[in-house]
Amino acid sequence: MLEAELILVKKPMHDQEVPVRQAKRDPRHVTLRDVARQCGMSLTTVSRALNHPEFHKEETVERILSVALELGYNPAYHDSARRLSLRRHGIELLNHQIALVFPQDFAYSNYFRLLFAGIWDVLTPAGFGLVLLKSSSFVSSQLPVSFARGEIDGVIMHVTPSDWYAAITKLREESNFGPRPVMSLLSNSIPGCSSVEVDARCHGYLAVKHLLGLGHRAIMYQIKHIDMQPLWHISERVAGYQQAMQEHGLDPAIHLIPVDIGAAYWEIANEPKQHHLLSALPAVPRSDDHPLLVQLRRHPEVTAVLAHNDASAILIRHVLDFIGIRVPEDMSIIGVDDTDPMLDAEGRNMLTTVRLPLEEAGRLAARELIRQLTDKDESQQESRHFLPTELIVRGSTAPSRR
Amino acid sequence: MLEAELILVKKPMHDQEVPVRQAKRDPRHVTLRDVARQCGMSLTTVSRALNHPEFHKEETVERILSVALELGYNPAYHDSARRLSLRRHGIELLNHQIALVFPQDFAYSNYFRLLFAGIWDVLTPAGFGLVLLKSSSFVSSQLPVSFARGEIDGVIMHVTPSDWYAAITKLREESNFGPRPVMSLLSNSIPGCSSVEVDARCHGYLAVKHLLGLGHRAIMYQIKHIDMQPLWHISERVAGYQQAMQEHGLDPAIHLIPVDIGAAYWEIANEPKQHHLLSALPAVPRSDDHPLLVQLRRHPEVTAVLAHNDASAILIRHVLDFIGIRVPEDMSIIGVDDTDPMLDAEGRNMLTTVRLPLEEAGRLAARELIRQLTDKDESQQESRHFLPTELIVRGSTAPSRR
DNA sequence: TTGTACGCGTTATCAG
DNA sequence: CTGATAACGCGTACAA
Repeated sequence: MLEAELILVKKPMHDQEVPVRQAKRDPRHVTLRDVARQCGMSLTTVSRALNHPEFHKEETVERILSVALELGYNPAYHDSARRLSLRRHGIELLNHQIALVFPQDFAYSNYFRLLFAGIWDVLTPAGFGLVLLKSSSFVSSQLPVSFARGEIDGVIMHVTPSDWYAAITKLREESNFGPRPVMSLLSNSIPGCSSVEVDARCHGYLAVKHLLGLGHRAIMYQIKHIDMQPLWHISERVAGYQQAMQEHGLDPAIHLIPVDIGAAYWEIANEPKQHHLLSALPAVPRSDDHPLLVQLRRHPEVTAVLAHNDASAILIRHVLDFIGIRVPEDMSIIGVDDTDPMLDAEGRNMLTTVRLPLEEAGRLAARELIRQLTDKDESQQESRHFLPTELIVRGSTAPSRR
Repeated sequence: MLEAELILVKKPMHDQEVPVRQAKRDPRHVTLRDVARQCGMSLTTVSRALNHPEFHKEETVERILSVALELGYNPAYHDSARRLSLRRHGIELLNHQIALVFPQDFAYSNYFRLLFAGIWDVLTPAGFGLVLLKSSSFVSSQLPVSFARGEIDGVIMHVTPSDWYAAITKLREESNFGPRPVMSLLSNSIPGCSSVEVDARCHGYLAVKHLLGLGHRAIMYQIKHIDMQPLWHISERVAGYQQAMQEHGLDPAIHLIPVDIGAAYWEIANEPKQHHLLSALPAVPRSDDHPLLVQLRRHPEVTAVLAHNDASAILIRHVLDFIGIRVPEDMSIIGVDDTDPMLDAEGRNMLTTVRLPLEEAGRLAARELIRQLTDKDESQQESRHFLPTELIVRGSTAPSRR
């Protein structure tokens, strides 16, 4: 109670002094000419002193600078004039504005918020604004006007295999965006674009190797996204599974069992919309004939499941709970991403998973984009970066009973 | 396996045809003059036909429009020229750019992502770009250049009681932002700004009334944020608690017990950074002398706890687990926000909570801002909107045993 | 209904 | 080292 009242009292009381919106904006803005007049110098000199001080006496520059400051000259305000003038000489200024294209309402998924956090982390301190775009509308409808206005300096995008071609074509065809840099972030590698990628083959390899080391011999893996989105890089990942198997002298065709657990088989709990996609998705299998259960009955030798990502892993565990299979005692589960926690009884994350360096990937993409925008020489260079992944062993995997 | 290979094959093979970045941009841009020449008309006519078609014969307008289209005239590209020209007559164009000021790395909290989702939902289809700003740096350091350039049309912000004054002063003092509209979203009501608010008194009232109806008579409530941020509107909320008590003929001074569960008392599990603030915060009380436990020992009559928000509710539940107090059998818990699930054994959300219409609030703020930016007449009008809250009863509250 | 003329504020060029 | 000048492309008074 004390605390509460203290805060109430602290509330500022200067309602009167708050600068309120005025009816009219100050119509008189300081221009370079004003500064020149005040200095008794020519307009040209002032402009040059500000942009290329090396051509002038230090004394002159200082003088001009101080007058400009005193008069409150604000070059940013006259940006349009500068741009117009510069255009004559074929010079385009940076707008410090980046477009971010994400495939879904990113605010609902940990995966994208982490990517975003990394990007933001770099872009914002560097003075770049961010324009967020949904890739679905990006591909299907007109590009936002900002592109036509040439306000977008570059793009960071995360596109599906089916979308990337349409997206890049649209971008390159907008004459006012045309040749500017595009970064593909954890998605396809696109001709003419830079990219930040992870080795999907490695995910699979690491996960299976871990399971084999624990004595597991029959492993099930997920081949459909819960939300029916295409699974990115699934073939690379499967190649990784197979490689690990073969290194152990096992035949992937026998020891790897695919399972489809698409959306059709789930009954999403009837919660307010804001819960549907949050990390702890409340969902239960529709019934006893959920394909996961069917497959498990058909392959009783299976002791481990490779989920496509953490969210899937969590759902799969719910299904197992449903029929009394315990994790990790009866069945091991591995996720991918390290974005969503699978909670144990103490509220701790027990999910063994392949960690993707998402924030770092976002940061790298942003840094690389800024570099291309800034470095005069290298701006034509596309770059490709590969980030390592790491297996995080927690409690959802255990030695096989068999 | 089949699926996987199918997707691989589907990958587009047109690497050759992809429009790649060209070395030089096309230097020749179509101007109004080009259009005029092609039409055999004057520059003025063309300009006016495009901006004020009502002054011209329909025939003329059509002709000009078609020529402009044919030549590929792009007005957006010549934005700076238009702005420069318009400025002479004191006209400022919209930039279709809104700044969003949030108090922390919003990507980590469900609360802010829901607000954001609502805002985005409205702003993006309307063609507005979003610049995201952290309020800490917003208050402490220089405003981003975009403000000085006059590129920001308006601001939506969520500020703490201690920050709002500094924030609004800074904004109003930037002559190039000056009088433009500012929306306060679920934070303070600020003089000269519009706001979207919820009635905090109502939160408290609803929650306590529900508990009293279940027979609870001694109720504990949280007076410090886990992360030591100030608690917004705590006094209003407490007023709500008290009102409900009094309506039941109970003395708040006796039946309401405050408890401080600030950060000092928690040991955040040593997880990779990306987990620290995710919805299911893995945290345990530092020891047996956690203030919550101390207070519970001192007040054995307490049968219910009012958490400040859902995240706190979840933490509090962990503490109770720690000493074997079951929810809701031994103790009822109520959260606020309806943003984070408290999971039961089946993975369903069991948290009774006061639901804040966050997405709706975001949408409303965005819509209102656009209205002010667009409506010529009303642009000087500040607005205040109040949104209703709703008690969502789930499983974390039950009749009192006592 | 249409055309003429001017200036928005800056910058690079070129001549001193 | 400094100054005069000519655009950049547009939109609007004003005159016709």
